[in-house]
Amino acid sequence: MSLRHALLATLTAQPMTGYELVKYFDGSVAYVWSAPHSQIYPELRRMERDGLVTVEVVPRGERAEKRVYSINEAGLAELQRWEQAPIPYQSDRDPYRLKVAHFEQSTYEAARSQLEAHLHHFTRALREWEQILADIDARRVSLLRRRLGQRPEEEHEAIIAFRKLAFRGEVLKARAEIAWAEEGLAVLDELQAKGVPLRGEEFAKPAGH
Amino acid sequence: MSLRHALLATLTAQPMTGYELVKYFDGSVAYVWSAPHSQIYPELRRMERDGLVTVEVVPRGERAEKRVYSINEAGLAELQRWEQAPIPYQSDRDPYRLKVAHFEQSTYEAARSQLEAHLHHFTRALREWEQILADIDARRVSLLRRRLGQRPEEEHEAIIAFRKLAFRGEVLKARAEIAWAEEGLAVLDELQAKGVPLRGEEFAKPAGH
DNA sequence: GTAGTCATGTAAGAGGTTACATGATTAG
DNA sequence: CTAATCATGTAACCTCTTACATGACTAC
Repeated sequence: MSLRHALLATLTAQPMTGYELVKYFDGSVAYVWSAPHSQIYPELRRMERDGLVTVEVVPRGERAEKRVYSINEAGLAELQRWEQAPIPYQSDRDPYRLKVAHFEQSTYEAARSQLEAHLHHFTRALREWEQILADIDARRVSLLRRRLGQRPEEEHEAIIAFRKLAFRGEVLKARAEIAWAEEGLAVLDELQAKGVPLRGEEFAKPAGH
Repeated sequence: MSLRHALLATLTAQPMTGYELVKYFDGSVAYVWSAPHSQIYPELRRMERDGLVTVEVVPRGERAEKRVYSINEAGLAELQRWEQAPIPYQSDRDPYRLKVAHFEQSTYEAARSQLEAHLHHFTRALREWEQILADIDARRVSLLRRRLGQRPEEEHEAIIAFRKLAFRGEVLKARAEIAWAEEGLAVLDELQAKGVPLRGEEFAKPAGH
């Protein structure tokens, strides 16, 4: 139930509409958690039903309305309960590892292409996470500024430190994935230089001789 | 549809029953992919229906039977097609990052406890992955030996190299997570030494003053 | 007027978790 | 005889993805 807690945590900064929350969770640079609007709107309704958020229906123009959600005491208690409960570890599935483990069924070209995409993805991600770290340091993140404005000065250092720590984790992970992809490309180069055949090459050229 | 391809890839080593596949995918040390038997049995039936595997029903004792699955040509073609198709990247959700990002809602004790669990989990995982790497090098993995026995000598080097590369990725990832958890624990120590308050402390002791 | 943004939903389906359920075989 | 292992399923539920759907407001 992490989506619920991601929403609650975001609402501690300020009351927001579903639409505003969607923008935070839907963006290409999703902040720590991502979700499409088809997940967010129903979840907000369920949170309302469960008494974790309070809704204010605000008119917008002549005919339209919007629903502004605020976290309430029960919601804050639930967020803190979740924060203090241990999250159990279970094996996660990584389709990239699975694919690489059986690259002998692929071709050098396709294998290289996948690893290059991996490299590209995490290189880009690394730049983004590092930019976010810099933005946090410079207090350029508007939601963070609003959150700080709500809390006493003495808590600010912790809020900043934990937000940075989370992105720092993504930075370390991105660097590990980059190093891995580079190792993988080196492995491919070496095998190909030795002339080691891959089984996928046959399939790749069904019209070949 | 990675489960399907994980099953197909495993079956390239040798024909197996659902039960044997369950053991490979259900173990605490799941090899690159994991799945419970409730997922594996129905998927094998679907793969049979789709003509990717061939089944031999073998009697077992007097009354019982078992179903031995073999990958066939269509299955191998599908595996190779999947291997050569790019897997798109999408943002993944990490509940540990989310939790850490909002540690100010927790307590020093609970926060430390989560990071220690993180450290413990990935330290253990690291040992396991390194053990597997050593086992592969020493050809102590029975399924791998059988797989090699099926393929010409010239392909062996690639099969070994890719299997190791996959686990090497897990090793690098585990090291990154360990480094992150250690950084996190250091952050907690520093904040606590400075007396920075966390908001969860109030909630943690509702009977307190 | 019209394009872009604001705003909020529903529905089908895939994939995964947990629990329920059953029964034969084998080793002690 | 009894416990462990072999063997194979189903069902309910949750999460997430993708697609379908609608309409008001605002700036040009």
